[in-house]
Amino acid sequence: MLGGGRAVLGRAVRGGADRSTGPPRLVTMVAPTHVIGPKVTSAIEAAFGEAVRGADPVLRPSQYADVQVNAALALAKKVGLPPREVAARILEHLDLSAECTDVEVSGPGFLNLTFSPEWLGSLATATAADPRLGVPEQPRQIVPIDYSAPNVAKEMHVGHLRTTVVGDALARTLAFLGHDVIRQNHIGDWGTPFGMLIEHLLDVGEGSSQAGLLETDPNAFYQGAREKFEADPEFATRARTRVVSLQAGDPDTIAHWGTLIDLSTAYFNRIYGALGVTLTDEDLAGESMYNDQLAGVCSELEEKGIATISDGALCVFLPGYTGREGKPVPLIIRKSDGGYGYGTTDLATIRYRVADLHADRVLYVVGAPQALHLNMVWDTARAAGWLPEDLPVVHVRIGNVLGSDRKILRTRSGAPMRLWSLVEEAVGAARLHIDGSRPDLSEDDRAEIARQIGVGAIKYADLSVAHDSEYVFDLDRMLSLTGNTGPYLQYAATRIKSIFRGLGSAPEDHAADIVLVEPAERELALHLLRFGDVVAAVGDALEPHRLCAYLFELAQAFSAFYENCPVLKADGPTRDSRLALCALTLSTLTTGLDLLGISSPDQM
RNA sequence: GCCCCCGUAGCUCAGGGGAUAGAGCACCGCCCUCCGGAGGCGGGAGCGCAGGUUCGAAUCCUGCCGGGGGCACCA
Repeated sequence: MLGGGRAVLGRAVRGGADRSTGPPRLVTMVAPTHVIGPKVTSAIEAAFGEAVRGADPVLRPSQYADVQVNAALALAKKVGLPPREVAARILEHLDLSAECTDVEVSGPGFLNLTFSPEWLGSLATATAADPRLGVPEQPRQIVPIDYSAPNVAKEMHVGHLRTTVVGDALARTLAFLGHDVIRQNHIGDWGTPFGMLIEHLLDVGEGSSQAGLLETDPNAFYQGAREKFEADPEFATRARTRVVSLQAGDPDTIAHWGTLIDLSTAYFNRIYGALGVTLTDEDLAGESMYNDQLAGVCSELEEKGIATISDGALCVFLPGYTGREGKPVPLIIRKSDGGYGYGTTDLATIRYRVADLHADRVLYVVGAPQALHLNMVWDTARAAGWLPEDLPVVHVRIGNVLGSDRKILRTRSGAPMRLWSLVEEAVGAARLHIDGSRPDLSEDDRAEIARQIGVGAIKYADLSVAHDSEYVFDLDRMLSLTGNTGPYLQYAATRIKSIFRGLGSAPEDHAADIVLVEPAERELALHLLRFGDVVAAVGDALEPHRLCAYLFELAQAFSAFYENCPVLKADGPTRDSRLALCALTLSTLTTGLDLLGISSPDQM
């Protein structure tokens, strides 16, 4: 394993998501709950006084109404009344005549609310006119996000794919919510293997076809170096000498090292480009960036009495970290040979993100097995005073991608699956579909659409299950046009686009008062009005799969609407209203997919 | 051995302490044959086990069983 990087090692741990309550929001008044919630709280205060100030209205989705208020059950004990009585008292102080057609006490003490179609229609009309589609703009936070983090001269594998895809979706979502996202691609660009790699590069020659492997098949290049290192003592000696020169900052060696990095980043960028990932060279913040800080990190920890020498290595022993036979587990910050490992760079990294980037919140989108290591790093940083206790640092644990045998996805020969071949396979399969179904389209169009579908399918599969779950990789399922898949959502969007294409006009030209009459229209509008809350929840909980679930339900709601409510065949205001609903659904779908990093083809 | 995570339908996965635990796929039976091929309705079947907290637990706590991961100089 190369130095640096945050390769996803070993099997994943299924983990409960690290949660953050998130910042207060600037509320856009287009979501029903944002209007109803405060009114219920006021009613509770009016009914029961100071003791319940600021009470949570406990609004929940309901199968019996549009939304249910569960506050009465929680308050019953506190105010010493039966829950139904509490609900009735709240109701006495609650005036929802402008919003609801029906409010009733139900069951053990629920308040079931039914919204008026006029109110929902006006909210939907307002949402359609809102460029943010009801997504709140939150108070700006600086949020460094550590994700992707491949290793130089190594092939990215499915583990990297998932950290990359999930991290990118979170970056997009948080940026859309108004935050100052700082992407940090912590690539593995330093460490002892670089002596071997540089010598191998010099042997094969810069510009040679062997060197070109770094851009196309990095593992082959790495293996070449590795084999020589093991078989040729003279080469191994040169490699070790080269490491020393590298660490000493020898200009010639640094220049060759730079060539290695350039070739590798060209490979990363090719992958990112193909996947539609937003990472660029600007976001590179690899291990080597912290080289000149490592000695300082160690000396400061030593001076503060946090680090001690053990078996020749400089270590930090923290309370609560014990391993085999109850022995304390160290965070090694300087090896007995004087070298530094990832513990030291990670300490420098968190210090940099707090002190220089001025982070308000730091995210690590990293494989689940690194939980222990990250916690030790953060606790050490807190002890050193580099990381304030109240500054949220979150490990977004990424679970492993499994094969159908429920083991980590590998090729038949047992090697980790190459990311590039995975993408090619998905795009190829999508191409077969599109070639069969749309022979009328040009060769170029079909190639481009296949790329969007294949990539979208893979990314959606990564995003639609909780990031900390392992999941079974199944290309057939993720490419299916039915079910909770990327292609299903893309297809839903293209169908709506085709409505407007047929009209020869743009969706945004169809602003109109949305009037809700049919049940399916009402359901669709209710769903559309939840978008802002869902996006905010994704940003707070760092769980893109919630957005996936939402978009899937939205597509289904639209499908029901489209089946039951003629659009083009309708007349006058009904037609205008329905076209406006179509336009709002389309922009919600495409915006949602974009936040996930998934493109929306015009046709497919 | 210690620590962390997970266990929900045949399969893949959702479930912010609240009413009868949901979806997709697969299976069976009806309906639609429609603005482009995204269908609609109904059916079977499930919270690993045992306690506890609570008016109320898939959700919180404890124990057990099962699976995965981590635990000193790779990152």
